Amino acid sequence: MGRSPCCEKVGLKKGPWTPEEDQKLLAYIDEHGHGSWRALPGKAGLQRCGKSCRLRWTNYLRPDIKRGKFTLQEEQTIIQLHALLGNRWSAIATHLPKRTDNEIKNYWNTHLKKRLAKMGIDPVTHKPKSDALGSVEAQTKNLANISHMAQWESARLEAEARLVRESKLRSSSFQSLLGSSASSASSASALLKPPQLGAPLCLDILKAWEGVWSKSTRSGIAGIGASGGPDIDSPTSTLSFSDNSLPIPTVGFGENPTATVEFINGLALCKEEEEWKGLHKPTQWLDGKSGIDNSMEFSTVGLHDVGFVTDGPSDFAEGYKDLILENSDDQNSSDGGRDSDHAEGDADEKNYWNNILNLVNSSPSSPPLF
DNA sequence: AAGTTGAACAACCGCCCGCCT
DNA sequence: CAGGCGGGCGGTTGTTCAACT
Repeated sequence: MGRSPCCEKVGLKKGPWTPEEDQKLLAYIDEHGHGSWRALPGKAGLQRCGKSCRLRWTNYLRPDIKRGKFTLQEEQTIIQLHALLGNRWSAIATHLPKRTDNEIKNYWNTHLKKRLAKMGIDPVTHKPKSDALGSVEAQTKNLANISHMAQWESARLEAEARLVRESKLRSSSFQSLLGSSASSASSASALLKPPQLGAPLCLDILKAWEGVWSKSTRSGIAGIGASGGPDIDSPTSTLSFSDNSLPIPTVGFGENPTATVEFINGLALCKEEEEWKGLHKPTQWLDGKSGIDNSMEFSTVGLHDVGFVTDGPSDFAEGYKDLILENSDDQNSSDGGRDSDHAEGDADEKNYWNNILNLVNSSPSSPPLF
């Protein structure tokens, strides 16, 4: 249908924001909430389009943004999630509290992507560039398994992201509502802070997963239903890779009601079944200590059902690690005479990747191969 | 010191989707 | 149901600055 531009482009300022503009935007939002972004620039006295204001706010000025260097843990999370989700930065961002999708995207493009490439790993597929998986049969099997895994993870993370988005939406509309009637700036500014969704709302899925994994490996995967958590049929047991209509599993969110996940032509669609009522409580989806969410076990069991981790979780990741290290060795040897600084750098890099791959190792989700 | 190159980051652009009328 | 609007998302470009020649 072709839409009109979000604002009249003529006469509007572009480019870097000045401190004065930031101040105006901050002051306005602090007092009134953002309300309609399109109307905001006029009301706030800014010669910018609403979209620009929104981006400036969400990517830079928002009070709940953490800036500065990414920690090792954050990097690990990004790499793992990117392997699962691809370039879905907003979904990835939901797992990195206080980081914006834009920041993560930039960090990926300028740092992580290059580093992976340097290590001989395709940053798009997370596959070693010289595919060392071996036989066609093995590759086909892995592809099928991974594709299934991807669907599961995609669905789960999508559902999480959706809930986070929704909670943000609710908080902001609540703000707007109050912004119009609030008499004091302080009360409005208190409302500006998003509801404390627990630390963080969607919790660290990777840690949780790790917890589930170690627990299930300790007690024996086959005994999950019998010994530990609820006995759930694995959705994957009925999985057919030639069929697009996959079983409809349920994704639980702690105290929250469930979201239904449908797979349609390989895309995961999530439907909430009930309103989310736990917005103001610290809510955890998965907690390695207090309980294991069913969907987690779904995933874990599912992976075994399709034979992905039948030989234990470490085999593939070991191979992956070896491959990377080998690759790195190759680079060393092919480089000829490299000085000791480089050697030290390589050692650091190996440690770095060991860290990441060890983490990968402990998670059934990890083989990042699609 | 001046020019060049490349890394890092901020911001923009175009497309898409959901909601509303 | 179609069209318009607000907003989100991912890709890309622009800007700045430090390192290098």
